[in-house]
Amino acid sequence: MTTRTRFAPSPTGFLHIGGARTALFNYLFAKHTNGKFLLRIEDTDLERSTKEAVDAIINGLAWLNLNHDEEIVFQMQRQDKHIEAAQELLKNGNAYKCFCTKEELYERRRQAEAEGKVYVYDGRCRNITNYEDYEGKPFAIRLKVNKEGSTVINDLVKGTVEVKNDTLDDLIILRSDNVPTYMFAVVVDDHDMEITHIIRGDDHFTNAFRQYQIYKAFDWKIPEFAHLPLIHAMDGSKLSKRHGAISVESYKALGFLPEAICNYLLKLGWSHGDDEIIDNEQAIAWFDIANVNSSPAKFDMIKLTSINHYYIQNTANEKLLNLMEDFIDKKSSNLNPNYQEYLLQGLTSIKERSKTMVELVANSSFYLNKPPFILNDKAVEAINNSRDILKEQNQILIEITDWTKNSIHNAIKDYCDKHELKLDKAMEGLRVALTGQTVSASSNFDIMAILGKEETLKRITTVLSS
RNA sequence: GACCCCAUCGUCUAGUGGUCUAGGACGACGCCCUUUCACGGCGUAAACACGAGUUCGAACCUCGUUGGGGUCGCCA
Repeated sequence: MTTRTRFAPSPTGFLHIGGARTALFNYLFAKHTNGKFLLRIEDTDLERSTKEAVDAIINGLAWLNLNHDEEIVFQMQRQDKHIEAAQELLKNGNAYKCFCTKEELYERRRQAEAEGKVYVYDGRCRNITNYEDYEGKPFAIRLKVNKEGSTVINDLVKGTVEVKNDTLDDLIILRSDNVPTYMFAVVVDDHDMEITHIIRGDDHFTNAFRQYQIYKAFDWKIPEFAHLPLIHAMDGSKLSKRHGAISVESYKALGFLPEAICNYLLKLGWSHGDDEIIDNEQAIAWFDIANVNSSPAKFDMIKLTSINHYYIQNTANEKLLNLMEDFIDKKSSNLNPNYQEYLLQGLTSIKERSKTMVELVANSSFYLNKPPFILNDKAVEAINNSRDILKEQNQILIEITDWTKNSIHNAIKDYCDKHELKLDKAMEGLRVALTGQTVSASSNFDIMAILGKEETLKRITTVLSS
């Protein structure tokens, strides 16, 4: 039997980092077992579901390279199936019509709360026999849960867990407007989609017991369950907007690479010995639910950043340049027309010290922009301190015919020796002339070689005339 | 509150009864490299929540305590 997993988000917001990890694990497990990874959009919450959210989820998954197999299933398009299934349970006696209104239920719950109790539906509509009295009244359909005994779930990550059936209530499976509830649609759809492994967040764990009851009511085969521990914020609380970036999209904007995010997310709750860097291919080969940790983990941006740094350093310049284009302001009048040519070479050293794409772009500013650069106070001071040196260096550079990193280096070194100048002193002004900054992300000899003689001299004279 | 889950350095984790005076990574700190900032290299500090029990032996098994988390909707 081929395995089939699914990622089933509700389109009520962006794809968040927790969802991304759930999708990742589903994807990895499916690929590892040579199975299929499906996507289902759970849009039965008519009020909160939006088209934008659907797009955000699809785009987010595509960006992360978690490509699904088969057609996307939209839950609302399967409404007829759900209604049919609910009717079936009504017929076989495992469900019943409930005429309690939303308002009545709300009131009862509120009252119970006021008394410090928790309201669970008391099953009062279970035993209605005089249906003619309710003719024409709207009703929801509830599952008739067997209160005897207990339900045992053998979760692939949590192990065997037993819950007494009397703690389960008669949940609604079909609302009075004929829209299925999440709890019901999930089971019907997972069954129809022939899902073999349900891998999802731990927040759904208690649902598993109720869904188990639905499977039983149909006498359907129960799939395997694997509930992933939740991701918490650094303060231990649930990851939420107040902790800053949470959507996959925001991580993209922050300059993280999808490979780095997947690698980090994979390591958060799953491990393969001491291995830290695990690419997609390796992850597929190694992934195993048995190695999923059962304890929740905290989301650590610093560690993500460090992994991102690794991936940036190990990405080819051509590809990096391509990715950078999204972060570059193409309309800027300062954009240097030669920036691509410079970057193809210059990125080699810049990427070593850039942990995010945003940093990479910032550190590349002197390749991206044309002089004159805007100088800060320190830079102005450095120029003023070394005007004379800069003039002399300009002369020396003019005379270099063989414009390479080494020849430039040698020429400057000779100059230093002759004037008994320390190299750092000699480079102070030059660095500002070349980059506009007092610290630069690359060796200045490298920069001059990449910029070429003409551009180098132009930058020196530009700063000299300021 | 009820039900359920979880517990190794600050963080992610290795560890499945002896190989653990507990290993790796990130972060921190120090040193080296270096024209600065970085990168890189080397090194240091840093943990089995607590209490019982089982056992010749417990980070690993059991129970309890404490702490954290999840769920209790005609939301998903």
